[in-house]
Amino acid sequence: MRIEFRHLRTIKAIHDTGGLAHAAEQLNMTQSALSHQIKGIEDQAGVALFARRTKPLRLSAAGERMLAAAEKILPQVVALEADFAGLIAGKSGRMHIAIECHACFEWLFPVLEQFRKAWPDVDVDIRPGLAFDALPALRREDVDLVISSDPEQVDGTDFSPLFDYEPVFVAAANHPLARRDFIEAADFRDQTLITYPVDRVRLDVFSQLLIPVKVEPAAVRQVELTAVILMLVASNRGVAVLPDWVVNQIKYSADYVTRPLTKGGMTRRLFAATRTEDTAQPFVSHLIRLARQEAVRMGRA
Amino acid sequence: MRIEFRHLRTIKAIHDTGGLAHAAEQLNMTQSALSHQIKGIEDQAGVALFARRTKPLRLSAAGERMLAAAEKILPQVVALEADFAGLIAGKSGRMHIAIECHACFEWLFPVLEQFRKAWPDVDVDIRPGLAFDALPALRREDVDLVISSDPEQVDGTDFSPLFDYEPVFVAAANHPLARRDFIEAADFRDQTLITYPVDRVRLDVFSQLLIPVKVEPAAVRQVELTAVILMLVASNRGVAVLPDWVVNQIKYSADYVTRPLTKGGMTRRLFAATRTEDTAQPFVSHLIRLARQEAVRMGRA
DNA sequence: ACATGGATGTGAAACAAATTCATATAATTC
DNA sequence: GAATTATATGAATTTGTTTCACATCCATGT
Repeated sequence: MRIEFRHLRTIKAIHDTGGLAHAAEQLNMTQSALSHQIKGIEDQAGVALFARRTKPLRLSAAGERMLAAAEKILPQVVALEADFAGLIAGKSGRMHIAIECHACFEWLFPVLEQFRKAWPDVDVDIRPGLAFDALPALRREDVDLVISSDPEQVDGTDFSPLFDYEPVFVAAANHPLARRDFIEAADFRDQTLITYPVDRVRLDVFSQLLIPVKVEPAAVRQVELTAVILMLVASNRGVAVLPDWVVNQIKYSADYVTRPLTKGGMTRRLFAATRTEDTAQPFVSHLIRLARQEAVRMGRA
Repeated sequence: MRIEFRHLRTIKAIHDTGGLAHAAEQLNMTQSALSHQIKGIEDQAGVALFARRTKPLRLSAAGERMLAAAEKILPQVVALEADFAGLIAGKSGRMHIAIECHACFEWLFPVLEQFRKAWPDVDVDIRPGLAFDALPALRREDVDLVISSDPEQVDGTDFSPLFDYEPVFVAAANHPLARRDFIEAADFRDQTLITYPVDRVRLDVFSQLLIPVKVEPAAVRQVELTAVILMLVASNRGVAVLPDWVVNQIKYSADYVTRPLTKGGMTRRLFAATRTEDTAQPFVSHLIRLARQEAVRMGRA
């Protein structure tokens, strides 16, 4: 007979009520059951849990230690059960997010800050390194929400539109292309393009502009941080294509200008992909709402 | 079906081994048993512990929380079981001490300091407030050792001699009685006697000297601290009777002198009372040995 | 000492629950 | 899509807990 929660509860009840009979009542059992139970643990552990010399059963040294353990452990089980109850009630849960769009860190952080305040019992996290197969990860329940701009008709996956954005060309103010009204794919042919260090198909410039017409920039340089990309652009070490809201947000310098891509400009839409079963969860829809609000705050519809 | 340790172990094993079948092997059970077990908790808790979409079973949000709980709780049970093992092996235990002799604090503290270093897993404590029925408390396992100078023939209780001491009369150097070679009971009749605040029968002066011949001091003043008693005596506010080693130990002032009680002096012996079943325990006998050593250090046999 | 009442212990039976066996079903891999 | 690997399920079995009925023990009052 191994130690079980039942035994911890028994020890605690006997100690609290000061006797087998009372403890039995509290636990809705017969006194006999408790007696058997105690005997069981004592036999198994090989130690006396109680001083039998006196009539109202009293804890022995070993019993005291077991009681101490009980008082530590039992609340943790209660907490776990409360956790489950919260999960069912939709008050707690998990919100692990994968972002395909690298720049999205910029607006996601403030959104998550708000979200955590509203849903303290939800376990929030951003899972990097899944950029290329984020949707399968969503299906596998590796993550619970994917930020993506490429909605796919996948069964059981919902794509909720968040906001539209415009990938814009960014160059130094004194760059030759800065004089153009708009930029075309061919213009990249003799430029150094600075991008995030992710797969090309995940970058709007390539997937939407350059790959379709098979244009290759003179050079591609990969840089992690948005602020660094803008600094490099401002000092004329290359050009970049970034979502308009990134450039609007981060005004480190006035030394660069933005231009539309193609004559009419390019428009892309960002989506939150979730499992259909989860989309209705209150905290999931709340996060999506917060993201849309953040878009408004950034000056985007 | 309530949550049991078994379930925590199962969750952990499935997570660790990455599948029911492997987990089953590790737990010496069939895969079927685990499947039933999981179903049981999921039904009971009302949450899915695993994402069933994939084949090697993967934890869901609820499962992750349960795993976290398991990793917190299981080690505590292991610790409890180790504790029991220690109790059996005699490496751990409890050593709650009652002292009938009030002054014994003085030498007991350093002994306990040493003891704790030698037996870090033994729960050491001094239980005050039991001075008058310490031996029953020992029987009841309220305490595990009693320091006493009145051995009684009690069944199941061992009295191990620690050391002999001499209760000596203490008075200010300029006190009239300081000129005597020894002090008798009658000498107390017109003195203010300063004692510890305990029952008279626990004080050697009364039990051994004054009560037998029915002598009552002019006044009795009760003082808690030995140092304060000696200060009061030195400033001639009364006389006291203290164990010789107390006076030898605490040399706050040379303004008082000690004299034997009765012509030949009085000799008393201090004992450690323990339950017979415990006396052989290694840490019990060690504590007794340490106490005897301390007596030697104090200049007593 | 002896009866009395309160409290715990114990064996056998009843009951409840977990595990196994055999087999079905589902996902994954080649 | 066949083979393989992984999980699910129902019925039977085994294991473990609880109850019932009664024994025992201890403290107390007489």
